[in-house]
Amino acid sequence: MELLDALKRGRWFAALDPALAAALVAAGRVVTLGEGQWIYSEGDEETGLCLVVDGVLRLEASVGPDRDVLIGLAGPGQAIGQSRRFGGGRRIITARAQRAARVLLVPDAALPGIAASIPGAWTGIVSLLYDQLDAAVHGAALNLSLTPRQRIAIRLAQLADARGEVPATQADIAEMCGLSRKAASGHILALATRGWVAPGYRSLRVLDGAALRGFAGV
Amino acid sequence: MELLDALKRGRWFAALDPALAAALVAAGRVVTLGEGQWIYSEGDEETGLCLVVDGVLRLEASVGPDRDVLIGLAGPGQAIGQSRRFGGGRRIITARAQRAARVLLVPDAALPGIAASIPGAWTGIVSLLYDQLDAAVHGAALNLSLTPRQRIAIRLAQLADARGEVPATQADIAEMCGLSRKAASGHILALATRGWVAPGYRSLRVLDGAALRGFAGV
DNA sequence: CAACAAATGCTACGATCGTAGCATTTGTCG
DNA sequence: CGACAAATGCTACGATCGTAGCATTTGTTG
Repeated sequence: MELLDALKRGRWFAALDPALAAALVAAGRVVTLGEGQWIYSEGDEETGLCLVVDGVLRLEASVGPDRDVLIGLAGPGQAIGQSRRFGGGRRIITARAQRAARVLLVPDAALPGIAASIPGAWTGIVSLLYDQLDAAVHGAALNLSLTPRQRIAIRLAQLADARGEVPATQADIAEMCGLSRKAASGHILALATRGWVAPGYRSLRVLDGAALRGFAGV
Repeated sequence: MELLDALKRGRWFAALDPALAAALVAAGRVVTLGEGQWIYSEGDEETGLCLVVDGVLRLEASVGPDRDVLIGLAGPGQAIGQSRRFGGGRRIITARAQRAARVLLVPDAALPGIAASIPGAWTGIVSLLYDQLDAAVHGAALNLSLTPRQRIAIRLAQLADARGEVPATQADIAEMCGLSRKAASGHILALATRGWVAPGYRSLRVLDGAALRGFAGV
């Protein structure tokens, strides 16, 4: 199926037990999102797994009662867990479409049923959470220890897709790195003069991801 | 048991199914750590759940091949998952004793066995991971969006124990907030002049946690 | 009591950031 | 083609940070 191929672009999904992968696809439904649309509309308490089939999602965390911060982007194949069923409390992240996107939503309610029929299903779920925890902790550590320019460099390397395109504006990049748009723009131009990135209007191409990571001292 | 009472100081453990809590205690072993000692000695591949009974642990994330960053502290009752069994790859965080500590270590290998006999065990494990993911994401978002002084304020409020004592030096606090020790020290003194904290040699007492959170805009 | 290590307070300098605002370019929609 | 919105580039200023180093205080150890 075309859906499976799209999802297998993600590391986690590709490494999953095929039976579990099929069960998730069978239990989920594909939703098409317009630009700016939230995954779960307001007041919708439904939560669960979300797998990006196509497009890009903005992942935002709430800071205070009326403020959100962009903390990352999710492209095709990436999975995000949004469950509150076990956690209780506020939603960890909210996701909305950066541009038109299709996602596969698997409600939490389907998970116990899947786990009952497929041994090792919980291991797969836990593995996803570990991946996300690792990414969050490591990203936080990078933000704490790197200089602003290094943060920009490593972020661009992370955000680039297979073709090197970064699906974010400079304002988005600035927000993810905790800088003003002006400061971020300056650093991007500095990286461009070294030939590592090629900025343009509504486009930013990473030419040398290894150099960016090296500059950040990984 | 005295052990159970100590562990129940943590939100996650206290909310756990008593049967699961008992099983975890039965499957784990209590280890006493001297100051500075790693939880798992070098080269030790064993991983699992770690529950702090007494003392304080330093939680560090690796940034690059030979650099670690302090990202948080764990006090009595707090649980941390260190599993690599499902995640594969580098360890998410490394933990060492900030001062003499006792911890309960539950090896990952014991988890499937516990899950087989106690329904809902996986839900408890997943719930812990969600708590940790939430803390990591939210903390990262705070670091991205707050000013340095606000970061210091919210960190102090988070780190304070029941008596208001913050078990960290100013150098530790600076590292957790991504500042130099000098800058962090200045902000702490500024917060002290408002009467919200009382710094001393090797001690820092939070006098008004609500004011600190309010200053940070939560 | 004396020596030592650890933690805190402080100085000067250069570099960088944030705010606030505006001009320019680019793409889109009528 | 023209109007509009979005994104990028840029200016000036004040405020803050980081580096590097040293002095002082505190607690511990001999």
